Amino acid sequence: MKNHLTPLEPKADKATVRRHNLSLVLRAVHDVGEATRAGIAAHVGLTRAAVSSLVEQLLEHGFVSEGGKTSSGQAGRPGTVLKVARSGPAGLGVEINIDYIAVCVVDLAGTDRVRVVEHVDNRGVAPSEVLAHAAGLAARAAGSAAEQDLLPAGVHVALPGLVTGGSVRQAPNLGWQRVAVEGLFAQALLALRPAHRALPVSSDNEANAAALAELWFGAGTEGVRSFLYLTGEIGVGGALVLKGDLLRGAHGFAGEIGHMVVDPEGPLCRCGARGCLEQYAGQAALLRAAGIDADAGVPGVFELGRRARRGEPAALAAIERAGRQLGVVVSGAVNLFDPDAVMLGGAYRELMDWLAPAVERELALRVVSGLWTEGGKRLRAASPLGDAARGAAGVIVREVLEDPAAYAERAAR
Amino acid sequence: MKNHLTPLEPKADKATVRRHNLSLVLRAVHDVGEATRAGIAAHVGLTRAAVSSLVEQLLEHGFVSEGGKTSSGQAGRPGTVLKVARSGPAGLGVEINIDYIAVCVVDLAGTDRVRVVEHVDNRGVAPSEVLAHAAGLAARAAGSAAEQDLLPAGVHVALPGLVTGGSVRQAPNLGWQRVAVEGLFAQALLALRPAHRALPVSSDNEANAAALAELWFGAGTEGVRSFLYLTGEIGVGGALVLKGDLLRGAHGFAGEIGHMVVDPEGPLCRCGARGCLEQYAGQAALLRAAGIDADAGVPGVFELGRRARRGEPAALAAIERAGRQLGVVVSGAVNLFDPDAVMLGGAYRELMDWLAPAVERELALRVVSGLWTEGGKRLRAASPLGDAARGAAGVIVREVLEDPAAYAERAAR
DNA sequence: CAGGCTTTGTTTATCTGCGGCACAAAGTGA
DNA sequence: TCACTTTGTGCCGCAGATAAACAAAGCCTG
Repeated sequence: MKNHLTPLEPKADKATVRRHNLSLVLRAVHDVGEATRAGIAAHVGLTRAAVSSLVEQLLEHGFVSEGGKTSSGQAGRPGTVLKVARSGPAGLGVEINIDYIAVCVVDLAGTDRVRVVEHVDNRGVAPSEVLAHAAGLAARAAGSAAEQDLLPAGVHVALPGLVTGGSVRQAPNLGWQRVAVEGLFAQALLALRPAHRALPVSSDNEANAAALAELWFGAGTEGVRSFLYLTGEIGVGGALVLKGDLLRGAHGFAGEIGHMVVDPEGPLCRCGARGCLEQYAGQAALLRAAGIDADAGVPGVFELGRRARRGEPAALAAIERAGRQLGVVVSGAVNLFDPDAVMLGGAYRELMDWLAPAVERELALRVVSGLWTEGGKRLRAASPLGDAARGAAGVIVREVLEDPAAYAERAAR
Repeated sequence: MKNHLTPLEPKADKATVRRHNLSLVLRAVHDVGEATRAGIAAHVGLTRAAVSSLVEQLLEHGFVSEGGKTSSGQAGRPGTVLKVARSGPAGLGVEINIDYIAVCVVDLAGTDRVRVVEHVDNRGVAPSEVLAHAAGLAARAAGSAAEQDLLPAGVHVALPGLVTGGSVRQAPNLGWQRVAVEGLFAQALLALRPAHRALPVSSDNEANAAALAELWFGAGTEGVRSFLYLTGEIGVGGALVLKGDLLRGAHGFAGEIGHMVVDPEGPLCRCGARGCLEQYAGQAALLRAAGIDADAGVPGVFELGRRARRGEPAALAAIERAGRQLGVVVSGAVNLFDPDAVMLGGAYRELMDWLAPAVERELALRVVSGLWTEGGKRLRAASPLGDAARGAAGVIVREVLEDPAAYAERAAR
């Protein structure tokens, strides 16, 4: 008798093979954009016959659609063009943030098809009320999607806080504590759409969703599959993507970079500890250091950017110092995780030009063995195309792409 | 045309299914220790018939062996006992460290069967010489293994440094830089055993190997599948294990916790930066702070332990301060990585009793949302059963367990 | 102690998904 | 027009899992 604990993955059989290859072919079509059966066969290593059979099934369930013939210009019979269907299954993403709620529907191909944003101050509002509001927007978005023949396969909700097991453990910026997000949201959504079938609801941290958006939809960062993502909002959020997979940690709380320590004897943080990064590179601290009214919120960052652009010394000094301290912590994270790149999102994007040099300097100094300087420029601004709502929708899309058979079975019932 | 870059995993077919289930059954036998065909069938979800066929193949290639009948005492026909073979394929692990070289042969069941340790000061010695020495010990161990009918399936070499792509990029404590470890070692080993077939050689960081040893062989930490592993040697090494998998990072350098920052203005580290953890909680710093001759090396830690046990204030204060600073960095890593536990290995094990309270205090204070205090005691001393050499051998064993078919094919040629 | 019950492990037939091959379809080029 | 090339689709065979039946080898009970 030894350790009974190593969890064994499930057995494999014909059905497993079919599921796997079905997803493989679908993702091949997805990645290539336009493909033929023969091309896919060559790409994934299956026989043309096998691909034919798989594609037939994918067509049947509406995951892909046939276009015209491929007028290649080269010799041989032209193939029939295959594309990911622009109607059918879709992802519904919801981002609940401090001062807005964003909803977004993404189709299987990854294009943004519906977007609803509403600016509301959610601070201090009862969680159930906020969730009901978000569900309302989601229902509206689902309606618009239906007009385009898009059917959400699920909803993914992103929130600024510690999320695990379907509920928010705490979200200081919203003032939430122990809120059963998935349950409440599902309930509210069902009440709004009694005729429809219940959508599976999942949830995650907002920074995680934004990082995934960067991974899937980010422009200019295509080759990067491992990165540390930072988002400078009220707090400092973080997420880790490693080889194309989000690192969630043992309980789902990974990436909380905002409370890593800059100076153990530093200013008191609202988390109770001293010298957290948030107290140096968070928005409030940054604005305060630059002499801007911190209550201004998001616009304050634009004001800071404006002053920096004008070359005001106080602004530049404040950003430089925050950058240095950000760099200290980020280099620690880089040493620990060895990513390909670091992406600065959120408010940091606005200040990138003045922030980056200071961060770079610390990275070059502190990342062991000069690894940082060798790999070329790896500190980047996050793409504006990636927002948390879109990333959240992407999570649903990804689930469908990774097991289309499961979705088809669910839809059949 | 979109991103051609999402790497697609290989296709699945009959062979894949067979390989997968073969490994599944083998690992089931491994985990349970003693099993019957029917028991395994129930455990992994396959039919008894399928398991029979798979077991037949495993018997044929010598991965498992049949024992007697299971005299259960309950009704029904007794089953034939299956065990992982105690002869046949094995793992050969080599640990090259600053002042010793350890070699270890582990059988498929995970038991230590051969062990060779030699104390030598490797500092300043030419890499090729050290590797030849290690290869000599490995050859000797392989000889002893052969007498017990154990045949190494490969060699895994663990070194204290940054290891990637088969070579050491830098190992400051050894004074190595850009050494093609795998090539040199394989060459030396082949020269020593001309009659044998070449063993596949792989390599990794020493802390990684030690962490894996903790995962696979550690006593008292069976349930823990995600942890941060620290080893206090000359430097401070680290490794991350997430859900039973080692987290290697994009280039294989993850876990370098020794150069995370305690105080950006702190003492200069040999890495060129200021205030690295190593300068506070490394052995040299720890001994210096306690007023012990730092050149004493490993024995110095025992001396420090002795003084702490006697209650000498200087020793206790030095350990306490190091613990506090270790705690600051570790809590940052915990925030970032969200593990189940933190394991202290190496020299820290010796000082655990006095180190732990200080580390715990910082963790309780700094890990966001009091997550640390909720989960019960999660700061643990690493098990003495897990050393890097054994972990390295385990890597080879693991490879065989995870694809026995591949090993059988290789062995057949 | 004989017969029933239970559990194990093997045997046989069946099913299904992929590989291989041949072949019709649909283009280009001389 | 004919040779050549490439695509997509039948058709057959193979292999591996399932399902069901069966022999084997122990308990339990009257």
